[in-house]
Order: sequence, then C-alpha cells, then structure tokens
Amino acid sequence: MIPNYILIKDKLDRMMVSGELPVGAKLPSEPELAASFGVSRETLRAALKQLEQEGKLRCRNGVGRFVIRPLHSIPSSIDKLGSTSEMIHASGLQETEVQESVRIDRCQQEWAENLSLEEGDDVIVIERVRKANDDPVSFNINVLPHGIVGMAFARRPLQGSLMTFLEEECSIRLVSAMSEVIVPAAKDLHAKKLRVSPEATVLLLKQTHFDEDNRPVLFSYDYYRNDVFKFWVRRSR
Amino acid sequence: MIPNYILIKDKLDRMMVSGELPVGAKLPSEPELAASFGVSRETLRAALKQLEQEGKLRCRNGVGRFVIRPLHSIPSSIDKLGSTSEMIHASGLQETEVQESVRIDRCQQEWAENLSLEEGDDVIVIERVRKANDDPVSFNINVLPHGIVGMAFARRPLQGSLMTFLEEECSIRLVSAMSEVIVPAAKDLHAKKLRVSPEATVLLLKQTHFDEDNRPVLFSYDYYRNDVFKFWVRRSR
DNA sequence: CAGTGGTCTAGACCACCGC
DNA sequence: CGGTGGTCTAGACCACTGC
Repeated sequence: MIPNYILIKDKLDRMMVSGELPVGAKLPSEPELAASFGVSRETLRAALKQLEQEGKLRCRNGVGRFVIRPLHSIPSSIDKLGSTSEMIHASGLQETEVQESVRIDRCQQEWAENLSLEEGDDVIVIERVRKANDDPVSFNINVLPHGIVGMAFARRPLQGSLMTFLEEECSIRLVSAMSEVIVPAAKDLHAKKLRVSPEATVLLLKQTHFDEDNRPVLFSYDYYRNDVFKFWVRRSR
Repeated sequence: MIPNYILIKDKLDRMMVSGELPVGAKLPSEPELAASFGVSRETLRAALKQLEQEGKLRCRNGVGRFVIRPLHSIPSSIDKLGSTSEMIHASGLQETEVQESVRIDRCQQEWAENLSLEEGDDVIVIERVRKANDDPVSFNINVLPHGIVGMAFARRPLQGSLMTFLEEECSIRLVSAMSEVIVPAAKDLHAKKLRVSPEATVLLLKQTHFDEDNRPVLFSYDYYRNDVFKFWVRRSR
C-alpha cells in the first residue's frame, strides 16, 4: 500500500518533468494545492517535504514554493552504498573473472579498531581481484568478525555478492558505511598491481560497513582503477 | 523562536548521550512519550523523525523504536561543503601564506559544460596556492562566470574566503556541489607541485558549486595533499 | 495589511508485529 | 488479540514576507 503523500509527490514530480511546472515556477499555495489533490494540508506538506529533500523545490517562508533546476543525478555516486559488482555494471563493464581467496586470520590493529574487536581475535579475510576483459580493474580485501559470519561460511561457500551473502546467510543488512578516500602511496603493493598503464591511477577506499543497528560488520580495503571507475560526491552545507 | 519538536529532539538527544537512554533501549510508545512531554503525538513524531534521520534511532513497525549505536561523526567529512580555509583549520593546520592570482579569461569547454556557458564567454579565473609552515598543501583553480561576479570584482578585490565574498558582494549563497574525486595522473603539472615527498600523494576534486536555486556558479579544480588532508564519506543505501 | 509557509493539536483509521 | 508505528484529517495559531 503506497501512502497518499508519496503518490502526490510522484504526481508533482511528473509535472515538473513534463514541463507543466517549469523551473522557476511558483507553486500554488498549500491550501490551494491541498484542495486540488483532495487531501488535507498536512498530507500535502508531507509530499512537498519529500521534494524539498530531493532538491527539487525551494521554500521561501512567507513567499511560496518554487521549482528549481534539477541536478542531473550521477549514476555512480559514491554516497550510494553498493557492491563492487554493481559498480562495475554501472560503469558499463562486463565482469569477466573473479579471483578469490578466503581464509581465517588474526585481527590486526586497524581492523580491531574499526570492527570493535580485540587484536588477535579470529576474523574471516576475503581477497578478490576483479577483471574486465582480462584486465584487473579492482582489488578488494574484506575483513569480517569470525563470531558473526564464521558459521555461515562453514555452511555455504561464498559466491557472488558479499552483501547478499550476509543478508541471506546471516540476516545482516549492511545499510551504511564510513569510507576514507585515499590516494595510495607509490610503493603500495596492492595499488601497483592495478597500475597497468601510466593512465591507470588507483584510488583506495578504506571502509567500515554497518548494519541496521550501526554495528560494524565489515572492514574493507577497496582499490579501484580511476581510469575505469568514476567517483562522484554530492556535497551540501 | 525554536519550535517545540526541535527542543524535544534535543532533550532526547541529551538523554541518549547521558546514558538515560542507552544503546539498545526501547523507547516508550509514542502516546506515552507524547504525554510525558505534554505535546501531541504528531509533534513528538516530528522530533523522532529528526533523530531517525540522524541515524540515532531505529524504528521497527509494529514493535517500537530503539536507540542504536551512534556513529562517531567525522570532523572533515567530504559530504559537508566548506571552504578550503575551513578544511585547513579542521586539519589542525595554520594557514601561513596564500599566493593568489585573478584574471579574466575565455571559457574552456569543460568549464562551459559545467557552468551552463558557451565556450569563449568571459570568465573570472582565480588561482590560489595555500601553504602551511611554508609547505604547499593545496592548490585551487576557481572559475566563475563574468556575468555573475564581474562587477563585484571591480568593486572590491577578493580577500579571504571566496564563499563569503560571493555572499557579501553578490548575494549568492553556495549551498551544494557535485564533486568528482580523482587521482591525478603522474604527469599532471599542478599535482606535481604538491608532491613534495614520496608520501605526499595528491587528490583532485573537480567541483561544480550551486546556489540555492541549483544554478551553477563556480567550477573548480581543487588539489589537496592527501598526507595532510583526510577525506571521509558517509555512504548509505 | 493579506497571503504565505511553519508549527501544533486531538482524534481517527490502518498495517504490522508478537503473543 | 492488543500494542506498536504509519498515515491522515480539519482546524488553529504564529512568524515571515511583500505591498
């Protein structure tokens, strides 16, 4: 069941796309709009609030609401959390090969700090090289607490997206991440493997992923070739 | 005048910090909470919605609301738009020197695309080198349409933050930006100047800044030494 | 001043969940 | 089933804006 304020939001959205509400136009007042949609003012306001949050409306107190120039949405925005497979797909590439290794290891200091573990605790470490047309395009190291996912790995070997594996086998939904954007040092061995040409610069994301309760579940080093992947960020005040 | 729902939000926020509402705790039901604050249910819900958006509460339909582990906020999060001076300050550095040049130039293709101009139109180009302890730490190229800011520059020379200059002299408030995160090529001349040591890797942000109506006002190339500045991004589904 | 959006209320119905 | 949050209403008062 889709609530009414979402339907109204979509309707207004379509009117802005179609040109019925062009950029710069002033919307009718709240009471007028509410009447025209046959809903209460608060319901209408809920719809308008959505559009405001999406950056499509500007509200000026005591004046009115105005349609503003929509920002063309970027496909591979870094704000959106997704699996590497999704990123490769979004870049229009075909994932031709994945080399993978899974092992149990002792927790290092950096992992412990980010996963709320103690140094030396058991962790699962997954390393993956992704190739497109036989060229390596990405290298990932994933570290997970053994206590959370150890049993699941014994039950079924990992295949495909780690995110969906965690959902299906562990009922863990990764919903957010804090990522540090890093230019790896010249001598970084993992980065070196991806620098297949002078143009192939490499970006590193050091990421801590959280579940719905903001518990850290996955720490990862993700190396991406910057000549293959583009990274966009939306910034706001 | 601070609205009631903000006051209630802050009150709940303090209760979570103080430990009165520890992580994992279930909040009283909405009617109970509303009664205890002496407000209507909708007002209380407005407060709760704020906390949910800030990632401090998890709502489970038909069950209740729960306090979740707060994510330690990162000081220099890239999501937050700020001037370079602010970034330097946030990194605990002292800006010791700024070298600056301002000129009128013809618009190049990349600038035209991002600023909704035509190639060859007049633009103002500002270049700045920022130093801390005599070391260069950042290099910026800012491009602005002459039509928007030309007069202001004739009136008063730029000094200090470009953002505040635009606000005070042009009544233009920059509120958002779309930024591409790039690892500059080895041969990039601007990046080279910042690579003062093997550890001094360099990150480039190509940014288009928008005003309150989402009009593009400023296009910039911002080079930062990654051994001096850290870049964090919050990602979510 | 009149019109706008921002806040707030008291009450209602519903979908969802755990028992 | 009873309790939870999600939606919705009709009406009210206020602060802000432009005239």
